[in-house]
Amino acid sequence: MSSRRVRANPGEGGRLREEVLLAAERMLVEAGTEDVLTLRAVAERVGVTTPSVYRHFASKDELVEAVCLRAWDGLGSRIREACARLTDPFIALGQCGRAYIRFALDHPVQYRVLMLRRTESSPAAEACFGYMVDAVTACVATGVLHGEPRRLALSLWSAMHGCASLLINQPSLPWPADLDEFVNEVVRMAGFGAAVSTRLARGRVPRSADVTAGADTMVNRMEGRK
Amino acid sequence: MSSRRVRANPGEGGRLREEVLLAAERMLVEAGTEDVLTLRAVAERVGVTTPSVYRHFASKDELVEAVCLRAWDGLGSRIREACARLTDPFIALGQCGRAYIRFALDHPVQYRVLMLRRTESSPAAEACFGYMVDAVTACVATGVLHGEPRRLALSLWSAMHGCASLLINQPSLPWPADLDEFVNEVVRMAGFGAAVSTRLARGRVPRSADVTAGADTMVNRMEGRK
DNA sequence: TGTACATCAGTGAACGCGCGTTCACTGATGTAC
DNA sequence: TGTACATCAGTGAACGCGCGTTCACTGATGTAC
Repeated sequence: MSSRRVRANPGEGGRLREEVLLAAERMLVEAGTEDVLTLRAVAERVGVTTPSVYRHFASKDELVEAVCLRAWDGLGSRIREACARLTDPFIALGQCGRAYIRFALDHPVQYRVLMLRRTESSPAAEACFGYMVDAVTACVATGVLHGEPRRLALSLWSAMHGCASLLINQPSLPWPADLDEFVNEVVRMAGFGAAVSTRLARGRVPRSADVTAGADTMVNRMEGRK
Repeated sequence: MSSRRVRANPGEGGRLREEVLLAAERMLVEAGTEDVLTLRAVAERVGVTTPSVYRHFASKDELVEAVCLRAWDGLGSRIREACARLTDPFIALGQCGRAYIRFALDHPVQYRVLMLRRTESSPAAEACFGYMVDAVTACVATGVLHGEPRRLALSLWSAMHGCASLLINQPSLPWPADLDEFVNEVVRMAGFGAAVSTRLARGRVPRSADVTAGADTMVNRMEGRK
């Protein structure tokens, strides 16, 4: 097609690698599914023959993983931005959760490929987990949450991940129109739930009446109504 | 291989259908991945030629979906059993969540195929959602939760689904040894979180100190310590 | 300044595989007369 | 009771496809002399 492609000089072979990653990423976003990522299609999009890709990626899987992992570059800075100038760790935890879900929704295909397939060891998941642990650790330090941060992080992360996963894969569910507010609700649910349940004796599940009274009291207190 | 197979008489063609489903289900469970499900492999396992499968399933996709949907037959009765003789809707909600996650962990491949792929319309997801809505509706009726049940169900379900999803697909994460107790924690987190956050003014996120004081009060109250 | 050479990014053609799917068929069975 | 026939569960062989991958190659470039 566009035979305008100029061959890279010796030493700058990395250029094609970059072009391949970029093309594959665009294809992913346009198609909304990873099924379009065949070596042939990617190579054609770049304007190069199929075997050329092998000079830069050992296999198709390596290419796909590299493409999807690119999105993760943005996660860390997003979370950092969301929490910048926040001194309250509980509020920061909430912002972290929101940023996480929005990140997933902004990169649905990459999120599906890296987080919703079985992997024995996933750098993407480890990165996500790490951010969660950091945010939780700060909350444990100030006493708003109790317990082992890693364990807590897995609980809280479950809520964020589940929300993102359902939104991405089950669009036919009756999702609220005000998605932002819904995401907020999920994040708040997880945060308050963690605050309460980590203070509760192990395995204890109070009756409805006690939960009702307790929650009323907690909300009154939090909203300053005594 | 085993040429003992007796051909079904006219009228009882449904027998092979059943055998195919059973064989495919076993292969799924044994392999732990849906990749082993090829028409050839399934047919061979049953002791039949490949085209025979087409007499009972229009396509491979239809077969796979039918196989995985079989697991869902058990979900409803599991949840019903878990909540039997429970009059307290909040406790029942928790039991429902537990049963849900355990169901997912007992059928990891089926759960992955039906819940962790993108689908425009998924009977499996609708069933899960329905159970959640029922459990939540009862809680709203007694006032332990406030708000629109479907919306609430999506939040709570996110936590359960995320927990199941991470456990199934990311086994390399540092999961607690006492998985049962961890699942309990996730369920309690979601439940208490929902009780609290549905009472809170929209968008409100209190500061750490208020959350700490509020949660302490709520737990004291719930545990009867006044 | 000119020439031989090494480098290496990218090519062209093909391999081989396993897959889903199709199609004309076979042959055991129950049934109608 | 015996025979012709319709039914239909399952067969055998093959098609065609698109895929990931391999391999010997080409030819423009920068460099050494």
